[in-house]
Amino acid sequence: MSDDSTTGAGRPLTARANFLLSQLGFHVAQTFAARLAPLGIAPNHFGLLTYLERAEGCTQQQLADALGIHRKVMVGLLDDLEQRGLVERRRHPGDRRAHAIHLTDAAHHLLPRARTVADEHEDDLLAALGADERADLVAVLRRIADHTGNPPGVHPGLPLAVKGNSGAPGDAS
Amino acid sequence: MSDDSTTGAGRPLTARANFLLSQLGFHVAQTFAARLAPLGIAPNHFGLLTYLERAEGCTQQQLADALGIHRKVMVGLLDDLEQRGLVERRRHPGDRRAHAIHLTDAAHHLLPRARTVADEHEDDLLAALGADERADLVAVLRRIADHTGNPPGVHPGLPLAVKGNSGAPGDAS
DNA sequence: CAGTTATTGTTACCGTACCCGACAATATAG
DNA sequence: CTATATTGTCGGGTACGGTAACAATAACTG
Repeated sequence: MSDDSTTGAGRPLTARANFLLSQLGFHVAQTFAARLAPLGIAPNHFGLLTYLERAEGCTQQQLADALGIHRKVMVGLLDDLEQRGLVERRRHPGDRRAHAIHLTDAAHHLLPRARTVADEHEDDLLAALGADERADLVAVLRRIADHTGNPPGVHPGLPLAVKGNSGAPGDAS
Repeated sequence: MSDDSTTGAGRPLTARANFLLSQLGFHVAQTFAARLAPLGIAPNHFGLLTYLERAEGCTQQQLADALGIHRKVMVGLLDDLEQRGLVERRRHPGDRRAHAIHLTDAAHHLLPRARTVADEHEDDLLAALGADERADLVAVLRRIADHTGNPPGVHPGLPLAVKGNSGAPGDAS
């Protein structure tokens, strides 16, 4: 089975790490977005809020630079979060043209819940693996990600907004 | 750095398997599409051609069903491949309403090159890993993918067409 | 055999998301 | 004071995904 040039077909595509990674990555992003939807945020919002926890008061440009996205996208993300009452655009003390982004109390209350959702999602995703295998997988994935040369922060290209959600999701419960 | 509940920030997002998988999956799909672009096809085209190698002559509905996508998407994919002279829509011997999809000689010549590109891409992606680690990673990923319940075939949601490529790419170099 | 239903492939439409450049407001340099 | 750069924002053009509808043909029913 090492050589199948006669059949012409190579590996069945489920034995390729690149295919598996792409497929799993898509699935993971989709399911995580679905799980995060009841909280009213998308994965990229979660990443932004998580980063803001340690960089409160910085400007939008700094945020966009840190997360590796364009400032234009940051405008849209902050618009969403501001509309949901999770961040505030205050006046920057040093630069009157820049905004100082701050988390609201609602964000501080929401973030632990979002982290719980992420933990549950990860736990469900890796249900077939033992604790040692999970740690090894994370280590290997991090090595691969580190080898790509990309910054370790939030990755670009995460629209992944759940559709069919016209109104405000019922967070009244 | 194991516990920082005082700061409120959980794991730095690069220690979560779900985040790493999503980030890596996106990166892998992007780089693979970029590598495949000089051949004039996208990753989903490659998957379709690969499946067609073993299912030549079947209908579009069977293809769409096997790859887990809608028939409409299959129309567009086959349009692309037919325009590039890689597949042919012949008359189905049994059903006059269905088409029998066949690979052309150009496709048979292109597929080994595409497989080489995939091999090189995978090899470059896993450059930081040894042979044993690669096999373990593939096995673990396959277990996770198998646990999701999705069909093992081609995964949905792969637009990933390289932009800015209006004309035929110059592979003369 | 006539009629009805289901299936195949295709087209058109619409809403959405992304990418591009351009613009007002402000800070900094000369 | 003037000129240039930076920050944040806005609009247009383009491509993609998904839904509904349609002609052509097969399968089923009486």
